[in-house]
Parts: sequence; structure tokens; C-alpha cells
Amino acid sequence: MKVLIIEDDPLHRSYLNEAIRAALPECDGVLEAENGNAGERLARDCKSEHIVMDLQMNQRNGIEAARTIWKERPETRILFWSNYSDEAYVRGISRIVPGGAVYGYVLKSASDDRLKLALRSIFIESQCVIDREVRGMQQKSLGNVNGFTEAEYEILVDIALGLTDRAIAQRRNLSVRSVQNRLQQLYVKLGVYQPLGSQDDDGRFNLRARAVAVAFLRKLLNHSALERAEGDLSVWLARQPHD
Amino acid sequence: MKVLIIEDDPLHRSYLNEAIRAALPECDGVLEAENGNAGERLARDCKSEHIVMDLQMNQRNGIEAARTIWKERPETRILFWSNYSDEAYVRGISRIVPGGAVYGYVLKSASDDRLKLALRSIFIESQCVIDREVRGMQQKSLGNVNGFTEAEYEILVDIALGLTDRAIAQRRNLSVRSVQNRLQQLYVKLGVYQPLGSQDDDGRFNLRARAVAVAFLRKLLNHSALERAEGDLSVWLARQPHD
DNA sequence: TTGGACCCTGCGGGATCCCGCAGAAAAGAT
DNA sequence: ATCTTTTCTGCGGGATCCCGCAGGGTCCAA
Repeated sequence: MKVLIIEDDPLHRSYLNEAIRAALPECDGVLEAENGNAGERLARDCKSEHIVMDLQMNQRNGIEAARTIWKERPETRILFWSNYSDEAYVRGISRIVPGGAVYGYVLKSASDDRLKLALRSIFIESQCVIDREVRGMQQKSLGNVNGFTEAEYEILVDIALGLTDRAIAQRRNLSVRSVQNRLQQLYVKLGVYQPLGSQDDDGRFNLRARAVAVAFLRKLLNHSALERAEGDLSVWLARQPHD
Repeated sequence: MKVLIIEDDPLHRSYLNEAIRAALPECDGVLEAENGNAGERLARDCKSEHIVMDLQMNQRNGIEAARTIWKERPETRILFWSNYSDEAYVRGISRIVPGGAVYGYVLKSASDDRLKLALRSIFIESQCVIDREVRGMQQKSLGNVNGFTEAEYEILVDIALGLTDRAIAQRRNLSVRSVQNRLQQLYVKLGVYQPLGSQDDDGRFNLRARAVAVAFLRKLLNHSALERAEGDLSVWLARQPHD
């Protein structure tokens, strides 16, 4: 059994390496990659099916890497080991995990033992391990209470990219009015909407821009999510006939 | 001489601790704090004038901490030790460094020796040390070529927060039209402006939202900058009479 | 079949944004 | 002091956004 580490921080990399050797005596080889690109390549060449990776790397972030790796070999087991539990990450992952795949998500702030336990659970016992903090996120995020629909999230990303109502309508096959409906819905859920009577700070905020701001502040969006979305957008734009 | 470490990652903290003891034999005490708040408190209580800190921490980010520390004791020497050289960070720091203060900025990806050298330069020789990559950023950022004026950056932040033209005008003591002028200028510099003739993809983008998007993608803005700005904004809002 | 809950859609209007035009004020340059 | 450059400001209009209102679909339960 071989394990692949994808992590750009040398200190964390060597720490992981040690943890893996200690937790998995049956492991007979640890490979290391320091960014998403190298990681994808190594995973392909070495047919590694046990991966531990960071999200948030310079060259190519973890979610991108995971997506292509899982696309090529869906039964790969991946443990995400990250500093943060941004909703953007959690949502990004749940978007790309193949049906029935085994994966895990543990925070770097977790204890030594938790990490080792997670390694064994995922790679040996074939059991998913999600940090409770992340788990909480996930439930709040996907549950209806204060959670965002796929449609709402989608339109949030679209305005964050700077698309107009019309462009969004084209892209999502909707009428302009429907797009605006969804926007209103989004504004309400983000707590940005002023029900018309509040003299308090009426007219101070541009709802569209404000929605993006609070989404970022709440970590519903982050840099890597935006980058990913920008990539998708440019693909769509290229396929689009002018007008 | 005592040195204070402010860094939320335990691995990096202990690595720093070792590096400091090795590089500075004249150092007779190393304190550690794991977030900005604790760091500020320790700096105040122990009158520590030699600090190494990370930017990007959970509780309270490095720039905030540095600002209050420098406000209380401007001659404090701070070495920023960070993963990234986002323009947002560089600009944020150059905004708050007191005149003539000694400070440094080295990336975590730098070699052992570079870090130790920087420690000696700053704490012993009273000499600023800025990583060359960061230096590059700084020049591009402050030089006129493709660099952003204080005014332009300010208005970028304002629209990123979701303020309307009118609110920005109030806040910055300008007419609405002037605000719009600055916005146009910003759009041009961000490469977002369409000179009216381009049938190419006219009307696809909402300039205001698009500007924010590309600013994020270029790391001209990041989460911590937005958080900081949001804080300032709420202070201003509280002082504002309704209407 | 009827009724209700939900989403999509068109219409219309007020508010906001984007920006060309042109004069006034401020800051430098010669 | 005069000229130049830059910035600020008002005016005006077209495009966009925000959203209430109302009609038309789909789906599910009664």
C-alpha cells in the first residue's frame, strides 16, 4: 500500500509523512507532491489510491486536483487535511465526491490521535471520517434551515463573477425575471434585503454587491471557489457564439 | 532581549521558536501567542519590542494586531512571516507601518538561512528586510505602472463592501459624480471597461461586480482585507446620523 | 377534479448605475 | 503670473437593477 501526500508546506508535509508511517505500518511507501499539478501527475503515474491532501495550495488548489483525480479513478480514497472549514470548501467537495467514494476531512488543528485514527479509518476500514466542526457546517449548509439551495448558490457565484442578469439568464436557461426572483430570494437568505419600510440605512447598500461581500465574509465564497467558477465561466464564454 | 511569536500553527510556532534561539543567542526568552488577540495582550504586558508574526490567523489577523501594537509602541520591530505575498497584505502593511519603523516580510517558503538572516538584520542591525518577491509586488503596486492609487484602492474596497455611489460619496466627502469618475478610472485599470464599440461580449458583465471579482482573483483583495474594511465601515455607520 | 404550494414568466415603474459632455476648482509647471 | 494637467462637479440620458403584481405552468395531496 502506497500513500500520496499533496501539501505545499514542507513542515506539514514531513509531519504528515511521520504520522502516516506511524499510523499505517502496512504502508510501504510514501510519495510527496508540493502542489496540485504534481499531485495529479503522481497519482496518475503511480496509480496511488490513498491520498492525503491540503486544500488551498498555490499552483492548483486541492479541490481542482481532487476533481480530476476522482474523475480518472473514482475509487481513490482521499483525506482532506485543511486549516479551515469554510463553507465554500465543504460545498466544493460535496459537489465532486463520486457516489459511494470513501473520503475524509480533518482539520489541521485536530490532535495527533485524531489524524492517525482518521488515516486508519479511511484507508483500512473504508470508512468516511468528517471532522465534527466540518460536519456541523455541512448540515447547516445542506439542511433547509439557513442553508442554501443549489440554485441559490449557483446564482450567488454568478453575481460574484460579475455577470449581468441577462448573461445569467442565458447561461442558466432562464428568463431574466426568474434570475431576479432567485436573486431576491438570495438577498433575503443572506440577510441583505430591506423590507422597504426600514428608514434605518435605506439606500446605503447595493444589494448585488453587498450579497457578494457578506458571502465572502461568511466564507460562503472564498478565493479558490471564485477561481474555479472563473474557469468554468471562461469555458462557457468560449463556447458562446457572439450574441 | 525577548521575542514574541504570534502564529496559530503549532508546527510553525515551534519551528520559529527553534530558529529564533539558533539565530539570536542574545535572546533570553521566547513568548508565544496563538492568535492576534493574545498577541496584542502579551505585547502590551511584556513590553516586548521584538515580534515575529503570521498574517492570516483565525481569531484576529496579523495586520489588525500589528496596527494596534504599533499604535501603542511605534518602535516595536515586527517580522511578518507569511505564506503569501497577496497585494492586499502588502498594501495593508504599508498602510500601517509607522514612519521610520523597522520591520520585515519574509515568506514561509524561504530557506532556513534567509529566515535567520532576516531575524538578525531586523532585531540586531535595525534593518528592514523585505522578501524579493514581496518587494516586487510592492513596487508594481505603488509604482504608477499598473499600480493603484490610494483613492482607487479606497473606492475598490467601498464597492467590494457593497456600498452605493451615494453612500460612498457621503463617506468620502465627494459628490456622487466624482465617485463615479473614480469608478470609471478603476474599471479601466482593472481591464474591465469596454470602450463602447466592442460587440464582443458587450453587456455580459456588471462592471461594478466584475471589478470586485477580478480584484479578488488578482489578490488585490482578500478575506482579511475585506474583514478589516467591514470593521471600519461599521464604525463609520454607527457614527452616522440616520440619513 | 379541485385546491394549494411552488417556480417560471411578462409587465411596468422607480431607483441606481454607467458615462459622455463641459464648466469650475485645485495643484503643479514653466 | 500664466499655462497645463488633474480632479471635482452638475446635467442628462440610456442601460441595468430591484421588485410588486399577476398570469401560467408543474406537482402533490385531498
